[in-house]
Amino acid sequence: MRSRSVPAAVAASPGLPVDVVPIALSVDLVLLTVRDDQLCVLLVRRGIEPFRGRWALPGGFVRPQEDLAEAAVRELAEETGVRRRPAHLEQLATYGAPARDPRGRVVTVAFLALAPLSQAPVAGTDAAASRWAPVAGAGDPPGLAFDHQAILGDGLERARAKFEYSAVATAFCEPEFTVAELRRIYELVWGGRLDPRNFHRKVTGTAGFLVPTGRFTTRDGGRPAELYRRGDAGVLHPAMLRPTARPNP
Amino acid sequence: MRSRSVPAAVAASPGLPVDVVPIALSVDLVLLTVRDDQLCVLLVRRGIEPFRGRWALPGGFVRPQEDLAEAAVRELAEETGVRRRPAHLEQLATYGAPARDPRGRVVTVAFLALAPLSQAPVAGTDAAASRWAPVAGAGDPPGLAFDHQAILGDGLERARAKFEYSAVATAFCEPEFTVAELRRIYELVWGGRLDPRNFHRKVTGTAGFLVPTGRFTTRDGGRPAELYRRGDAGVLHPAMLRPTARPNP
DNA sequence: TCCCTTATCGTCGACATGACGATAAACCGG
DNA sequence: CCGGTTTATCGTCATGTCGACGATAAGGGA
Repeated sequence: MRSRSVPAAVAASPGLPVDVVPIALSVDLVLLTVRDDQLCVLLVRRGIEPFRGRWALPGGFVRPQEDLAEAAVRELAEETGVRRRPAHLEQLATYGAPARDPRGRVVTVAFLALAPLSQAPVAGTDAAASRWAPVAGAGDPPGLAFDHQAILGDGLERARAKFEYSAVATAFCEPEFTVAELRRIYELVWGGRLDPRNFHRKVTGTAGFLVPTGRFTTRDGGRPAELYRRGDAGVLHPAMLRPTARPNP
Repeated sequence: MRSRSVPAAVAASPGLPVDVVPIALSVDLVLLTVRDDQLCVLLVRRGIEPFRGRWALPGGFVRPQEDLAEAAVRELAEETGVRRRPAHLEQLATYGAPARDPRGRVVTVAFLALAPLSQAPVAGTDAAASRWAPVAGAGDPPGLAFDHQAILGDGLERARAKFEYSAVATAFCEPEFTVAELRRIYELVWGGRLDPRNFHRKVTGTAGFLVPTGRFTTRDGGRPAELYRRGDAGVLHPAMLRPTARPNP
């Protein structure tokens, strides 16, 4: 049952059993940012078959001596000109359905990245084009290439869930930001409104979430708001639950 | 920068660019169960180099037409005789450090599985040996093969975290179980004691967590305890936080 | 029967939360 | 200069959950 006459020439490596079938491994990125008061995802237009001309998540094949996260950052730079490491980068999941790529067996490791727009201005070099697409309606009529629509959905759900119990939302913010700006991020990611007073109480009352700078700004109009920086808190105790996630009443 | 003289003979597939370097892809399992009042992980002893004789997580290479979860279940059956699909199976993470396998580039997709002992009795057929190792001190002096110690650690942390906001703990239980048995599971996974009265209030008060059967048992001694089945609740609202996860005081 | 063990129910105070009122401090148009 | 608008921030209050722990129920064993 084990050996199934795979030519030794395609064995992945001399040290491995000859019946090990090599697989192409790629990385794909769900890079999110906030732009024009909308949650946006970075897409690239495919310049080659398959799915030529369709929009897809940025990504590419892993090189022989490259770690996975490293490959993700490199592809991001190559395809979009985004050079700086995103403020937040984490592995999302690995997608390996046998038929997900018509060219052959390609398994992809998806990453979720969050960055403020200023860190990711977008200037593609490799792909035919790249753009920020509002996540509502990303890849609308034809859908994204491959299974990227599903990957995007999983990435969004991961981001929404992580907003509840962690402080990653600050990854979307500039170094200094107001409570209202952070609240707007939450509202865009979760969809819906949050009470400004309760939100303010929560984020300023959670140790390590925000660090006050003592300086103020009026860039949002109205009374001057204090500027904060990210704190060092990774997780929130207790969590901030999204209003929609209330199955009881 | 792109093509780096990789022989076309090793291209992963005819349809892919010739500079795509094929990689060996494996799956590994962190299969947990509760046995003799201990949280245990299934380990197999390696029969071949590298790490011959060392304990490792069960796993193996992905076949050409096989989905990832499918490969995980198959390897579990082949290596340990565990035929039934575990009560809970989820993707954990993918590990791809370039030097994690001395034989060459092998990337592994790790899965986390939970099962009651009755579903996974262990009777190895392929590996030299397999056993249930208490997670406290699994692979003690030499450590596990490859980076499996780190994978096990990540799996345990994932399980601990998931116990807080989901009902997966019932995956360790027989079809019918008492509140005390479920509480013991939590105590073993989290390490530490839980108040029986508060735990009872929490799990019986959370809609969809437990379904009472109306029948009772005295197998734990003392006053008869009601038997329950798993409910259909996937997530818990609000979460049940582990006592140690309290950074405030 | 007394005691021991475990199950289950209740009570109480601390605390987080949602709803929402009130005040503060900038801006703008007149 | 002044009132109106906008946004920020602080408070209040009812509700719900949680941790600590007392009390009672219902078996088994000596």
